[in-house]
Amino acid sequence: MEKFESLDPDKQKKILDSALMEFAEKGYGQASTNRIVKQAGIGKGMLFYYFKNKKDLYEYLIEYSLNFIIDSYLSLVDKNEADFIKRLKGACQIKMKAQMENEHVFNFMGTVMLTKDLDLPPHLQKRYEQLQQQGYELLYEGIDKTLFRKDVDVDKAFNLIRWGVDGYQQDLLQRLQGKKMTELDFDPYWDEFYAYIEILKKSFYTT
Amino acid sequence: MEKFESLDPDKQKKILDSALMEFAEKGYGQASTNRIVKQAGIGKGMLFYYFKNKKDLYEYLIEYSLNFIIDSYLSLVDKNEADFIKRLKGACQIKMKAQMENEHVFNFMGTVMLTKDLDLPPHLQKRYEQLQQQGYELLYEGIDKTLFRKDVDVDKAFNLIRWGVDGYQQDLLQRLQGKKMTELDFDPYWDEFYAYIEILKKSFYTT
DNA sequence: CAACTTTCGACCACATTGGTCAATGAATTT
DNA sequence: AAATTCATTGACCAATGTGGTCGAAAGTTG
Repeated sequence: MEKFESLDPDKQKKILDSALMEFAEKGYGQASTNRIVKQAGIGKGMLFYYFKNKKDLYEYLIEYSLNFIIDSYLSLVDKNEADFIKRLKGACQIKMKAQMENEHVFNFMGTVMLTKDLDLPPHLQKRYEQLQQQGYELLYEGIDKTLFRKDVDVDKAFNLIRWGVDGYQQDLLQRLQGKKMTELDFDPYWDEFYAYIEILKKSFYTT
Repeated sequence: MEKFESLDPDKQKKILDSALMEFAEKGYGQASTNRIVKQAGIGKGMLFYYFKNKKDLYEYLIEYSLNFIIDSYLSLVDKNEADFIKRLKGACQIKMKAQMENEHVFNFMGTVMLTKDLDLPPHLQKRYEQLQQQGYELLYEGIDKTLFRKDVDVDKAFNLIRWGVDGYQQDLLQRLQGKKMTELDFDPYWDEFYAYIEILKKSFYTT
């Protein structure tokens, strides 16, 4: 492991990316170390020189991803912002920035969360639950409910706003499929996004 | 193929379900005929007695699913209903009924649509595009746009409503994970759903 | 009985799996 | 320069799994 971490960062990144992608799209069981090394452009031996086996690599990736997501996303969201929509908006910006910096981590964590085809060692399990906890707080802690219209159930409005934001993200991802994230001007998409945000405000907040 | 279709319907269903599930969660390439026959409770030989090979089976499933989805869902939606929300509500009811009748078809078609790891023979390709076309019309054809608030972009409102409905469905599916679809009272969930619908109406329609 | 249809699972050649290791080249130390 | 350590490779391994076949048994029909 120290072996791996004292490696040329570019090579590290290439290996991490390759492994993250493989595990993300095949899950732990069906992921192939052969494909990982091929994609990473290293010999088979090196992978098992850096990590003692497949599971070790997988757990390293989880720890790495947890750290990244918490440090570059969750912990940066302003939880003193009591306006739900504003907080969500801020969170999206931060998340997007993090995603540009490290494209595959979120995909990987996504499939880890919903396939869980391997039980984690306790210390990772703990950090993983921490992440879920932080994700929950991000959405529900310290929100000013008086901003919402009086004539709709606040929790339902919550969800509709959430689903709206998620839906847009999902839709955008689909439309941008294949495009290179770099060399791409996001401004028009941000504008579009803000337009949706305004509609949500207009629809679910008191006027 | 005629062999398969002149089979005891219960056995047919068991084989279809098994295959639909396997392909749905592994995709064409990673799906295993061994697992399919085991899950279906038949000998290996039978699968290749009914279908000449894996691809043949896969294409049969696609045709079967296309037929089912069109006949028991898309073609039943009332496209004369000009009220977007009402139409969507009706569509959900019909879809749910269809889904109860044939749990795995929609999952299967879902992964087929977004993985497309095999190109279809022309006649299936054509029917497949037909399906997409009908899905599109279901949402966008003959909608009365005057029902929407004047101060929001109609297309964006469209999408937000769609994402809301999809979001609820997704959320419900998660909450009901593991529960047996049969022996389950859906009424409270329908009520909840209608409550969301009412909120959407209140938020995006003219008052 | 014979003729025919279903059904099975052992079996095939082949591909892929996670993981090893002897060999080799590159640095570094002596 | 020699010796030692480190980094790197890919051929190789046993094990497992692949799609697909086939001979034989079991059922069915006449």
